[in-house]
Amino acid sequence: MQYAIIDRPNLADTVADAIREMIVDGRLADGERINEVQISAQLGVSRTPLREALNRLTADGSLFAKPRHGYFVSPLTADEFVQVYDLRPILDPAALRLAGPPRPAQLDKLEALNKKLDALQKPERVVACDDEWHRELLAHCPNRVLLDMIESMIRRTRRYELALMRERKRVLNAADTHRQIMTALRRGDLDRACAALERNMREGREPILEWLAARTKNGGTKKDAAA
Amino acid sequence: MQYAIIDRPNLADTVADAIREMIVDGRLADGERINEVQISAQLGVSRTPLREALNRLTADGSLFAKPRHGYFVSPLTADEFVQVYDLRPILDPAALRLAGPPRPAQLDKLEALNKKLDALQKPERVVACDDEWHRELLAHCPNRVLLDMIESMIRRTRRYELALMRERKRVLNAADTHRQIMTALRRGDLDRACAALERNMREGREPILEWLAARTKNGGTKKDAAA
DNA sequence: AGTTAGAAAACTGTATGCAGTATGCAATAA
DNA sequence: TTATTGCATACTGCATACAGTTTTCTAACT
Repeated sequence: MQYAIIDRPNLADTVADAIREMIVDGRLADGERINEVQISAQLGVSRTPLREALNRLTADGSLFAKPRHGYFVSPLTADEFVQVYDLRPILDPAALRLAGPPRPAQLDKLEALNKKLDALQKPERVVACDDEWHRELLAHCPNRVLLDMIESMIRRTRRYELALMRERKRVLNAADTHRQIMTALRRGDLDRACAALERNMREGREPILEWLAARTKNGGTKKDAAA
Repeated sequence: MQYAIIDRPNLADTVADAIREMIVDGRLADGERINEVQISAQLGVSRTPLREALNRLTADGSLFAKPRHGYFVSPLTADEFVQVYDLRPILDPAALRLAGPPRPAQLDKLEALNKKLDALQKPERVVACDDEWHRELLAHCPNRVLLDMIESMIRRTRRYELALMRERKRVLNAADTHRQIMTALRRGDLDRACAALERNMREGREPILEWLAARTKNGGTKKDAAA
């Protein structure tokens, strides 16, 4: 049997990534309706792979669909954010416990990522690096399903984090808490590591909540998603 | 603005349900490749809505896709089952804690469902009723995202539970553990309720694992899913 | 018999067309 | 001026057609 060396992705995969980009960087605004004809023309593909992509983005919560009305960019709401973000203090420590004691090489990688995190300035880079740090922290957790779940939570909150950091800069200062986690891990003190991890999550949460509260008082979203 | 009174689902939704059925009741076997032309003809729809449905089923793990080769029914593996099932002792108690103290009406409903569960015979009914009981238990959890996650875990393990119960009958005897949970809840003893809930999950796990182990020794799946 | 090359068939990925539904606008009535 | 009805337009849902790829079949060759 011949193995497929490269699994060249389908058009729909590429399109999905493109749309995700458009959402996180604001080219498709919060609450906006997706015009299939327009977007497909803009991307130079037909509606078929576009719709396949929209479908996937709906599955991961980036969009929602109203039958016969179309797809809409999910609005940023404090509700959704809180619910998603509150899960990570449950999921991440669970994954950390399952991962077992950290390997030295892993701790080195974490250290390096954390240094980088401290130095970075651009919001996209900061968020990406922070996410990378957390992925590395949990990399050896044997439960792939749990890791997938965490990954999807990360994707789902990225829009919020980016949106905030574009307005106020450098709010996220996770490097210190990360260091506490690493110290605890080095000592083999899993409980303390988990506690620090939970603190880390909570710290990321508050400034975004404040921003969301201030935001809805002024502008609000483009179109409310009445069910 | 005119509200949509009825949200008549799209064809793809209906098709997705149909395929899910075909998977859980074995008409589409474990590991089998989906022939789009054949299935779409069989269901009397075109490939377009069928593919949309397949896409959704891929998102929830019922199927997986190999680009340019097609969609395949995800095989039943002990690995996947363990990983999914092990998450519920993490997720369900968390949701239960968030739900707050139970309302009397809710306890009545749980009691009724549990009675029904004891009486039922047909595997489909037993599993559905057990799932319903758990949904009711967590119904008042305010974190919808968490509930969605649990729901997807339920869907993902249903195939395993059904497959087992069709061979050996009446292995699942959850009613007693359910009662322990309810008793603890009535007393307001959340810790004990959560402990019992965890036990409940573990009890469901073991017989299926044994069955899976015995199964792979004999038959195995139709086609292995080499990456 | 077993292997390999090539052609044919089958199937997936993508584009396009058409029908039915929603939406916005203009004309009419109050 | 405001509300309402009818119509034109735009868009989504679905079907179908086509192109490129994979799989299967066949047959020659070792």
